[in-house]
Amino acid sequence: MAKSAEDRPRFQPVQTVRAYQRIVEQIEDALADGSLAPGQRLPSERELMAQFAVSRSTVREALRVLESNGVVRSRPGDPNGPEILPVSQGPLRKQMTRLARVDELTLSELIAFRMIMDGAAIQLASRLRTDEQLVEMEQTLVAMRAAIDVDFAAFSEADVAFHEAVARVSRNSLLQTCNEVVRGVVLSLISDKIAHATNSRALMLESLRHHTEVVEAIRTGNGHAAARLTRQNLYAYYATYVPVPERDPLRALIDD
Amino acid sequence: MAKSAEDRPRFQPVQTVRAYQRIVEQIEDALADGSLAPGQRLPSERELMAQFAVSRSTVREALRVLESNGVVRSRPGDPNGPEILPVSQGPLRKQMTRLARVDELTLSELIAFRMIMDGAAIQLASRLRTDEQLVEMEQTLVAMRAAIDVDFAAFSEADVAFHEAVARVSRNSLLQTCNEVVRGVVLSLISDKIAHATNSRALMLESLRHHTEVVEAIRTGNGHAAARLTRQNLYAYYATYVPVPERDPLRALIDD
DNA sequence: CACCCGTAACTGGTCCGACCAGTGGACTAG
DNA sequence: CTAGTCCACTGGTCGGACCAGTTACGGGTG
Repeated sequence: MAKSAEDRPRFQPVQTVRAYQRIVEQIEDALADGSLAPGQRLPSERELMAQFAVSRSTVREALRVLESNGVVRSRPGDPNGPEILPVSQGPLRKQMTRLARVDELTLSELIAFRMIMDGAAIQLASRLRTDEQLVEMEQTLVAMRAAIDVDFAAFSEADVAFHEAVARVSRNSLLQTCNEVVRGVVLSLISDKIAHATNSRALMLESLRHHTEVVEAIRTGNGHAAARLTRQNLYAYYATYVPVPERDPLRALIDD
Repeated sequence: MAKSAEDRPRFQPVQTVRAYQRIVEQIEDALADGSLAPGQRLPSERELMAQFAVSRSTVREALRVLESNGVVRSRPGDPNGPEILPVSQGPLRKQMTRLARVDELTLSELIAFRMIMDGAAIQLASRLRTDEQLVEMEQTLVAMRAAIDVDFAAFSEADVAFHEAVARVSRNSLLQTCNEVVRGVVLSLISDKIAHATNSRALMLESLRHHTEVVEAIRTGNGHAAARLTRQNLYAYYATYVPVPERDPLRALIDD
């Protein structure tokens, strides 16, 4: 029985669907229902244009869309045709980066976001880590210590390695991706300022000390303390670059 | 002075950059540095092909990529040319949905992410809220109560309104956007299951009770308690849909 | 028989020129 | 000053063409 609301037809606004769009849809549908799987190949452009009964330009526009969405990859000269790629977080990261870069975000918002994400990742890690993974994290601390004597870039790299290890332990790739994106954006905004800091060595030592405390908290399984330490660390590290009136939200994340 | 590591040039692996790709980059860069802003128009395809010194096919492929990324929109016949769109969470959501469909993102990860983000938003809100905003939030609770007697869709809508109010108070649009996207993806994954639940009224009442507790914690300014209540609420609401072995990370977020 | 190598078929990247339906602003008639 | 008409121009699609590069095949070599 049709419900009364469906008795009179509700007309949908007509939207012009362009030819290349329908090609994209067909290929994505085939991918969704499994009749097309990563690793398989698409027919060549000239054959697709025959199958879809459109010109090559139209086929190409569809392929460009699919390619920019990380669905396929075309290589010139490959007789096997375009390749269906396994789904990856790459495009998601691209979109997120665009959002973080263009959407008029304050440095304060970005850093608050990092404090939240990193804190949560640490908290998860302190509960889920194996002994083996704890050793891994401790080793990244050793690498950080060594990098201090090289230069700031090396230290920054070692720091990234630490956070990546944590993210891996936290078993949440979404957390990891968001964190990496935001860290990248924040760094691009203030890396020059940090690199030119006269007391960069002191900053690095301080940062290392904080990281060591965090790992200690992870060892004892005190997730809450580890998360708080992480947020405090980030605040201490970045707060100077945030205008004073915008620091309130950041402080709201550390005094609890 | 060049550092020793830079004495011998480090060659980068050469990657063929296709013409349409460089057009995309130029336009995205212009968008990133502000020389191109949403609402503005791009020159017509024929003029772009003159400016970039490429053929129209190449210009079009670039425009298709930008269009599929939600950056521009072309309408046939529009003498003003393609329109620069404001950044939207649509493409981000599309990518996330794609990942969730193939289990690259598990439901457990998504829900953990929601617990983290929502908890943090509540914590921020409890510190930053004005009395006026507190009243707003209390009013959304009234709306939720009323919606219970309508149906689940109405309740879900009222719930969204509550979370949006909280996000506004937390003054972090990145937090807000990420949360909205993930909420949408989660809902699209399990909304059918929830709608068919026999005890949906009980679920809604329980959810309302939890929300009321959270608002109470916000009123008293107890950010930590409010955040914990929020995470517990989400866990209670969603855990049944998460396979048992994947619940560990979720529990790690609530027992502290 | 196994292996190496040159070649030819075919691929994707790009360009050109063309046609069409539709839009929107300018221009004209009232 | 308004309302209606018209046309320049837009994007969507098509067909054909050329090029550089990859790959698989087959023939020559050990």
